[in-house]
Amino acid sequence: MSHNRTAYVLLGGLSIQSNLSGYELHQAIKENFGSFWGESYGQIYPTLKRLVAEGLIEASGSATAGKKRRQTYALTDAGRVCLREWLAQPFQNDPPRNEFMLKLFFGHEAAPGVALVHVRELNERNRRMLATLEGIEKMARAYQSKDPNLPYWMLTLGLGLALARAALDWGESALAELAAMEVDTREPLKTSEAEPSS
Amino acid sequence: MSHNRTAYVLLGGLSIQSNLSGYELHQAIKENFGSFWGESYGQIYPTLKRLVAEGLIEASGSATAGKKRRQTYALTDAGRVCLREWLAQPFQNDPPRNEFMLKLFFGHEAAPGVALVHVRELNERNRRMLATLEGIEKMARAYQSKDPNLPYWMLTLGLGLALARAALDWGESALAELAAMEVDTREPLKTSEAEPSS
DNA sequence: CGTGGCATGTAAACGGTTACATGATTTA
DNA sequence: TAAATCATGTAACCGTTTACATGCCACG
Repeated sequence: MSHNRTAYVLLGGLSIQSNLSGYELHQAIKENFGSFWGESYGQIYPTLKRLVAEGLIEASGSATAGKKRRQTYALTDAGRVCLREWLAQPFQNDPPRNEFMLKLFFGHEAAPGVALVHVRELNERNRRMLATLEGIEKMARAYQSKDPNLPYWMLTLGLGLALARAALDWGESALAELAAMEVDTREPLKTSEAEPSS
Repeated sequence: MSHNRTAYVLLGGLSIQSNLSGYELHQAIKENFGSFWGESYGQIYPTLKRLVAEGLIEASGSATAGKKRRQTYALTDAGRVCLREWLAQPFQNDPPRNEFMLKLFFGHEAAPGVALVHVRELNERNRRMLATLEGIEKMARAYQSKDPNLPYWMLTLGLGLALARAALDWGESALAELAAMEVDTREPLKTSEAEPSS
C-alpha cells in the first residue's frame, strides 16, 4: 500500500492523457519531464502491473491499431484520488548530487586545465538544454489552447529556463576567470606567441 | 578496483585537510558541500575501510587528544593519484529528480491552492539556502588567504548562489501568477472583504 | 529473408538511506 | 547519576539502473 514516486509519475502521465502504453509513457516522460525527471523501463513496467493490481489504473484496449500489439492503460477514479493526495503532500528535496560542482570544488587538486574543460562541457550541455526548452516553449505558445494544464506547464518550463540560463551565465563568466587563473600556472614566463608544433 | 563516488568525495576531503575521522568527514561534507552533495554514515564508514585496504588512504593517529578515541585518516600518494585521475574524467549528470517541478507540472490535477503552497515552501527553502551560502561567502572572503583552493571554492559557491537566486526570482513571480490564477477558480464571484471566522 | 527498430518484460547488481546497536564522554 | 551528544559501526531494505531475453513488425 505504499508507493514510490514512479507510481505517481505514471498516474500523473495518465491523468493528462489516457490510453498510453508503457513504452509511450516512457517517451512522454523523457520528452516532457526530461529536464527534471526520468524513469527507466525496468521501473515502469513492473509499476504498471502493480498499479493495475491495486486498481489505480486499468488496462484499456490492447491498441493494435495499425501498429504492433501494445497494452495501454487509463486512470481509475481511485487512481485519480491517490494522485491528488500525493500532490497535496509537501514535496521532498532529494539529496543533492552534483558531480560537476564536486569536481570544480576540488579543481586545485586536478591537473591544470581540467576545471576549464569541465566548465566548457557544462556550458555545452546547458546550451543544448536551453535550446530544447526554448523549443518546447515555442511549441507550447503555438499550442495556445484552453487546456487548463497549460499554465502549470508554462510555469514549470519557466523554472527550467531560468535555471538553465542562470547556469549558462555563470558558466560564461567562470570560463573567463578560469582561463586567466589556469594560464597563470601553466605558462608562468612565456611571452612569445610562437607555437612549437610539438 | 571500481569505486563509487563516495570514495572520491572522501579522498577529496582528505586532500584538502588531513587527519580527519569519519565523523569529521561527514560534518565537513555537510557544511562545505551541503548544497550540492551529501553522504551518510552508512556509506562513509565502510568506504573508509575499503580505501585503507586498497592503500588509497592510511590510518593516521587514533587522535584521543583530549577528546574521545577516533580513528583519523590521511591520503596516500596512490590515493592522490586516484583522485586526480577521477577529477580528469568527464563529469556525469545524474538522472534528474525534482519532485517540486513534477508536482507543479501536475498542478491542475491538484486541489486549488496546492501549487501555491508548494511554491511558497520552495521559496522558503531557497531563502534559507541563499542565506547559508551568503554566510559561507562572507566567511570565505574574510578567510582571505593564499590557499590555492580558494578560487575554486569561490567559483563553486558562485554557481550555487546563481542557481539559488534564479530559483528564488522565479519563485517570487510564480507566486504572483499563481495567486491570480487560483483565486479565479476558488472565489469566482466574491467581492466582499468580510472574513467569516468559522 | 534478414535486419533493425518497436515493444515488453525480468533478474541481478548497485548505490544509498534508514534504523538500529553500542559505548564513551561531557554536562547538568 | 542521568541525559545529551560524540563517534563508530552494521544489517536490512529500497529504489533504480543495467543488461539481458524475447518476439513482433516494417522495410529493403
